[in-house]
Amino acid sequence: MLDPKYVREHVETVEAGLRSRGVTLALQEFLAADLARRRLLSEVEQLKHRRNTASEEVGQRKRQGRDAGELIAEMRELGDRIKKLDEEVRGCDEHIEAFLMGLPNLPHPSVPVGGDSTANVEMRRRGEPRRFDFPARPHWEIGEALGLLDFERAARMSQARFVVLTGAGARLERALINFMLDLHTREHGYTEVFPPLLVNAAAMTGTGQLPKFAEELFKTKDESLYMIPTAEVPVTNLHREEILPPGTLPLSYVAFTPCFRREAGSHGKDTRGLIRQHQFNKVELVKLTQADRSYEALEQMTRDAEAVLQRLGLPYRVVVLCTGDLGFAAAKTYDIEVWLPSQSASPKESGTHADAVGARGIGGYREISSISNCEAFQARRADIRYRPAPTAPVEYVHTLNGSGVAVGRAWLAILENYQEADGSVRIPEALRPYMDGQERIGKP
RNA sequence: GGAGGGGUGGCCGAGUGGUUGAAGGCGUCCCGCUUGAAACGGGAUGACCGCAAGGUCCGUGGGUUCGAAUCCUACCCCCUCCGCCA
Repeated sequence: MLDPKYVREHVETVEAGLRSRGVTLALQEFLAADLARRRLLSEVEQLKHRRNTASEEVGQRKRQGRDAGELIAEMRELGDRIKKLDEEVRGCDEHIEAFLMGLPNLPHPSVPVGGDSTANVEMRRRGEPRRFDFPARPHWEIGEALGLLDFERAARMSQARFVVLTGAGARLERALINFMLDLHTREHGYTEVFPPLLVNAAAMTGTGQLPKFAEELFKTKDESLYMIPTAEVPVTNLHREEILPPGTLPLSYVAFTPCFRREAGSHGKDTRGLIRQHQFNKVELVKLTQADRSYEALEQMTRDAEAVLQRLGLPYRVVVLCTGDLGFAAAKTYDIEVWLPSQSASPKESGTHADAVGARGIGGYREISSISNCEAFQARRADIRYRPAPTAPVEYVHTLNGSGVAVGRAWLAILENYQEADGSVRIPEALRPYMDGQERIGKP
């Protein structure tokens, strides 16, 4: 949520910021409701003041055995008036709140302006895309041939966009999870968390999934709990409604969880393979920082996520998302995109990676991690504050989250990048300790 | 699932329908004493809205009342015992 006071005082800036994100709306509605609310409030507060002093007077008279009937009669009328005004104020509050809850965050000034992903700006590339001297195959072909994954059986017991991993495939998944958790906890200073996978509506509202994006979530029928679409939700909400004492920040958490997404509106997109599933594993990074430290934390978190790909020897690039491509809660986002030989250059992404050419298909970069600074947007919704110094007034924390990284996409990136002409897959050095030293996955 | 108990400030904990935003304690901060520290003494110490005056907040919502932390009601959450269970 945006700061109502800031919105009131910077209407033009806010409208411009929203416009750059593709949200065109006038704040007229908000300003009117806000003004009405403040008028009503000052009126009702005056009445309440009178009621308070009169109540005191009644008490005094009664104690002295004097009559208070007249005053009481007068107050009865006042009480009705107050009740009515209170209701009107509440109406305004709800209106204002509903309006603000539907607004996305404002982009940071450093974010490039643009309408869609073609305006994203590449920051850097690491690693050379491999040149294959044989026809490189997509991961679903490699995986099925090696008996690592099974979409058919998954669909039979579940639905499309689910998968069963078996044997070395399941093990590779587990190895990746452990590798990432160990890296972030041992070397990057994150505290490991294993949170609930079902959360209530308040938590979803805190991070911004609700009220606007309910159609993306799986929801339980009888309890009103939602399955998390990312660990960002429970982990960011870890400190909801808290005031963190001085010296607590920054807090850095890493969580491995499954994630569940309806993928409504993605029909026909990425239908083959592991890229887009209803259920997938992710290692998520979350930081809570002081308000003046969040942008250095964003850079650090991006480096922490990049380290995963570097250790795995996967080529990638980092892009900064333009205003039009930002997520709802984010003020600034870096995407890390891994190079996949199976990806064809979609029109949206062309121009920046067409030079990465494999033996078959052109190959392309595909998102494997997204790292965002939400500033105080989520903290305001989830009411997460801190005290900068023992006697200082409280402030909202800044929240950041980023994948460190998406496990399923790392899994398929390894299959595609480490495939051999004979159909086997080499295991990156960094993962071998997690695979009992196994160097290669071959035909069983 | 059955029976009972309870939700008050950063924490513990009092609270008769009328100076209780809330005693007392702990913690924290400032001052004094001290070479320093501890101990001790004094003072301060919630959040939200508001320029301020002032208003709001005792799990949440509704109700009774001139007036509710205190009475009624619905809901949520926590705890204990029994049953069941990974």
